[in-house]
Amino acid sequence: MGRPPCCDKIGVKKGPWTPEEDIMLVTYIQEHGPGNWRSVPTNTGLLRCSKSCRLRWTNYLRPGIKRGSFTDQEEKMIIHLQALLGNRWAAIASYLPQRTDNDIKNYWNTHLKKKLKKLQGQASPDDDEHNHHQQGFTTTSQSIPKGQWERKLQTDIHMAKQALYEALSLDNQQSFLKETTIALGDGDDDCNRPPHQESSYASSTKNIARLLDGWMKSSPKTGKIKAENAVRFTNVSNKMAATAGSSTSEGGNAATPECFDSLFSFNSSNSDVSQSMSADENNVNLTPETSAIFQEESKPSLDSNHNHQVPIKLLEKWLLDDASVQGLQDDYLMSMALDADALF
DNA sequence: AATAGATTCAACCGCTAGACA
DNA sequence: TTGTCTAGCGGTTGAATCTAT
Repeated sequence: MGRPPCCDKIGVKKGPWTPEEDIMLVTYIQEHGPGNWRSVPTNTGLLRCSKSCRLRWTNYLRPGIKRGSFTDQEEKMIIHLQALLGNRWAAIASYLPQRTDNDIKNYWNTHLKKKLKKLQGQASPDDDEHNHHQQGFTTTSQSIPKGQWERKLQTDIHMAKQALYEALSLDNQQSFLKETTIALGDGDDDCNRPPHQESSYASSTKNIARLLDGWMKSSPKTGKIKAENAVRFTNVSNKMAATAGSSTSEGGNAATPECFDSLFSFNSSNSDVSQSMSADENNVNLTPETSAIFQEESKPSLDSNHNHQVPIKLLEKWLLDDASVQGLQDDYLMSMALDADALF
């Protein structure tokens, strides 16, 4: 039996998204909000399957996505969370609010595996995860007698806790806070960052801007249409920028990167990303649906009051017992906008 | 400057869980 | 209870880009 793949239909486009498509999708979502992806292709006229639209939105266009280099802290978090949770990238991503699971997965596969390999010596890349688990935490080998299995499991749990604790008790808390502040747009912009942080916050608009930039240059043929779309997109972007905050007021030029920068950029005055996108305070032109997007949809853990609770609860059981005894870094957790109440 | 090999990452595929009729 | 549909997840792929020679 089995359902046919959603993208098997003839005429469904695959491959990289064009700026035009991005604009269509963003425009549609701005007006209608995400969700009901099935209807998106028909309503937008996009020759993409619903799945592709959803992925494009969640992995690339969605507001609040942090792109570029991972910080040391993020790296640590990923390593330890991977050890703790395994390849549950979505779960891991919920602890790194501005990263997508896809990004984390890619980063793990391309950077961290190698790094761990280096650190661990001669293990082959394919064995890295296994080794990582084995070295970091004892594994439940089949050879372990049943009686010992539970003790081993307890050891694993303990070590997992330890690992998380280590990950959380950052040796450089300040730098994390600093980076967090930067990442959240504390009046700084990309230009002022060290090279390795060069794209801390390449917002989705930046991505689109980048695409558009090349796009406008590359094919003059369709310039008129492109320009129209760009203008249309700019209108949308201005709306959304207004929603995002007031720090991006200079964006007035249609189809300029600066303008697009403002689309999803985050207001420096708000330490919480989701706040800056919140419809409550800043909403000017958004539809109710769209307002809801940025509060709820953009990414589960963007909302410190609600969305951290779920992942935190996953760890709650692990940590609850002796976190307080160990003096788990409440401050750090707070700084991550984790809901302390959910923890303790 | 040209080429090959390595790396990166956006996008796709297939599977599963949950909602719903 | 069963079947269908959708959203979401993790694994994989391959084009684009980078780096070394």
